[in-house]
Amino acid sequence: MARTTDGEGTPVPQRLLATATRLFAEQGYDRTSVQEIVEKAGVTKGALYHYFGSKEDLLQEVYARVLRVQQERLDAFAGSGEPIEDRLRGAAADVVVTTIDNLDDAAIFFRSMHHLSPEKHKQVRSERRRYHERFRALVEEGQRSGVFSSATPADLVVDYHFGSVHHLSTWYRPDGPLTKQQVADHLADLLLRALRP
Amino acid sequence: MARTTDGEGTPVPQRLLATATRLFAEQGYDRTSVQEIVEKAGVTKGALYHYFGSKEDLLQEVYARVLRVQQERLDAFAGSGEPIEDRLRGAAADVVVTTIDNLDDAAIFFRSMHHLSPEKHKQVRSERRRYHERFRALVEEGQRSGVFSSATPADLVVDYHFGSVHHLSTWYRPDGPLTKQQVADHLADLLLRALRP
Amino acid sequence: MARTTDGEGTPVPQRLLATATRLFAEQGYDRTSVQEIVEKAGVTKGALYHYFGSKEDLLQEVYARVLRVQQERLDAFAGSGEPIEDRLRGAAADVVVTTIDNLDDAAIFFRSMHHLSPEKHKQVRSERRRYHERFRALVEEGQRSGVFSSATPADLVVDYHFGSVHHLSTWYRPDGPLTKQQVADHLADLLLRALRP
Amino acid sequence: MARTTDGEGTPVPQRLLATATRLFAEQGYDRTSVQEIVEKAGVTKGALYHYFGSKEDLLQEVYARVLRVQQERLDAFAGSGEPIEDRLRGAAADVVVTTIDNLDDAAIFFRSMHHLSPEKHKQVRSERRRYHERFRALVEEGQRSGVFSSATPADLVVDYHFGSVHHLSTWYRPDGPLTKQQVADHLADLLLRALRP
DNA sequence: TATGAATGAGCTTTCATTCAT
DNA sequence: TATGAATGAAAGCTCATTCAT
Repeated sequence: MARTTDGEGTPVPQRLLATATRLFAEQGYDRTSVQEIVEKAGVTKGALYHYFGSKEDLLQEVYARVLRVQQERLDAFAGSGEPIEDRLRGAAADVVVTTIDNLDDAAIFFRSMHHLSPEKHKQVRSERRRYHERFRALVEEGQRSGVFSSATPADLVVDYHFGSVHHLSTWYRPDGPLTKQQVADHLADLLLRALRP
Repeated sequence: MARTTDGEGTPVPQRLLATATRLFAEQGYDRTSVQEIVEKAGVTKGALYHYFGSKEDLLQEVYARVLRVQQERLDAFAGSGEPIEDRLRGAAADVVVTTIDNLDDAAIFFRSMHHLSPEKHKQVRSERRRYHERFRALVEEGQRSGVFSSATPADLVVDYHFGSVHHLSTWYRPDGPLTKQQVADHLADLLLRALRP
Repeated sequence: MARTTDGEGTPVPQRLLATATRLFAEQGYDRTSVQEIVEKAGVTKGALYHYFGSKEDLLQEVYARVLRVQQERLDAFAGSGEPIEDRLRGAAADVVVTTIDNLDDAAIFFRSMHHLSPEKHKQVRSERRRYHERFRALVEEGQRSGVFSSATPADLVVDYHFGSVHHLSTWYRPDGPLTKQQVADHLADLLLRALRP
Repeated sequence: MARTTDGEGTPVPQRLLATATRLFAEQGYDRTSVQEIVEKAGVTKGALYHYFGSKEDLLQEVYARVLRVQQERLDAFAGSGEPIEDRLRGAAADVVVTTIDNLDDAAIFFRSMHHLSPEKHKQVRSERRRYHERFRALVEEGQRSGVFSSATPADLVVDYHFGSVHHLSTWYRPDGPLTKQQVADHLADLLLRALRP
């Protein structure tokens, strides 16, 4: 009996995660009650606590998903055999597109990280740092080979770019004048232009 | 006897505002209880509600202060008679220094805005937009006169830069390798380099 | 094991309602704290809010119960085939007995109605008006058929009687010289005597 | 310098009492805050506490005023040399008119009495009883002389009438179909008719 | 696998009153 | 006479979590 009525086709855990993600993004983690999540997901509190140990676990799942996807995509771009300029441009644009595709995740990511318990917080930050370092490695590679200017420390360059990515959830609107691909190309272009020797 | 006995000489409202700012930045607005604020400020709850109508009013005061300062500083830079390149560079670096000088305010600004009631939220966003537009006008002026490249819409350029400013509270540490002035110069430089024709 | 361990065998919601009714009658709605209700009922605040949406909901429940009972009893008397004089006397005496049987409810009814939110207040008043109109119809029937004097508008007659019913909770004491049935007979008698042509 | 601007001509204590009376009647004693009273009266809290020892004192003043007036008026009617029938009818009608003239006082009187401290409550009740007894004496005088029926104990008769007086604030509207004098005559008439032998 | 009653600590806010000036 | 800052207790309500079934 494969049901599709009322979103009940999706398994309970996924449904909970999707609902929680949306609500966390819309209202913030603290403003979203467990009661609200289960009501909107059409299940009961007992069910939620059957699948997730706590409200915080839901939040961490969101992070885990985001981190996994971003790491994989960056690895793909960084590992291609193309010239460094193309690899950096590709990665820089891709993280914009992916972020726009998951604006909710992004909003949560940058706004609610401090709601995690210290240990989980530390773990997420360390994974995030790994991602950041791999990105920085691309910049440094270009600087060493003289393709990029070395006027600015690579660290700062990366933070400059990720600042703008972080900022997307604040201003990007799907019905705005630019498609996500256009935004991505523009932002990647700004990065590359700033790095011209 | 010009000072009250308990702890500080600073007047109660200021003391409350300073304490609240620090706590909001450290723990987030929702995670900070009124009880905690008054305890750390060394007053009672009644005193807080004597001066501020609600917890939210404290948050709004933080915003009002930040917006006022930033608007004034930008006006000073934009209105100087210098060449457009210098005016934009000056303003871009100054907002970085000012932000670092008030990292707590900045952290609150970008993380807690959505905790304001809809009407106050709207008001802050509209003041913020005015600031953004004045900044954009500088970029457009340079683009029109050919000093800056027109490859990227001015809007996007401004969001790119403010993304990095916004991001500062995430990574900047006073005891890091770079002084705030060095960071400011680097970030302004990245902006100007990206705008080279 | 058909009973819970703590104190009473009665289900929690009923226990809460009974306790609240008694306290509201004794001290008034505003003077009765939720804390006091749950303590006297032997449950926790969380339990109360599990069953009732708010303190006001408890009050409305009291009203709903009273209105239902009174309406039913009046219908029974009004619908009997007896002469109008007997029907009015029966109803007039019965409302006195019922009121004395539930003096707490009555005290709350007339003293705390204005504590309800406007919409609930309106709803209770409209149900109350229906009851009042059915009673008035009895008086009018007797006036039309000449059994009762028409010197006084039926409306006023009804208010005159219900004023005394309302007043019962102020002076009636179970250990006083008159039984509730005697009081009821006397008050009904006064009404009928006043209506003699 | 006799001011009349802005209601400031009236002395502060009177202004406070009038404002408090209105607010107590409209919202109930507990729902009316001292802050609200002083704001609406155009003075400060310090001023209120200069003239009145506490919020409760304001309430007691309302009672004192009502009791004094009613007692005086009843004495006047009872002491006239007229036939008992006319004296009772006069007093019964007069209490209705006076009550309608001060509906706010009446509403407070019957609704907020239990907000007084036990000792003040007791004092008010005892004064109220004196009033009640003087009224009852009129009924008994008529019963002894055979002008009124003795079918109903005089006590009950008095409660019957005062129940309707008490009830006035619930239903009487100045813009209704009957003038206060008409209502008073009708209610006195009902009482006298019920007492016909 | 799921329910939902119940907990208990914590939240923001209100308020009558006091007191130095 | 009057001010208004400050107090401190108590109010109504929310919520993540547990647990017997």
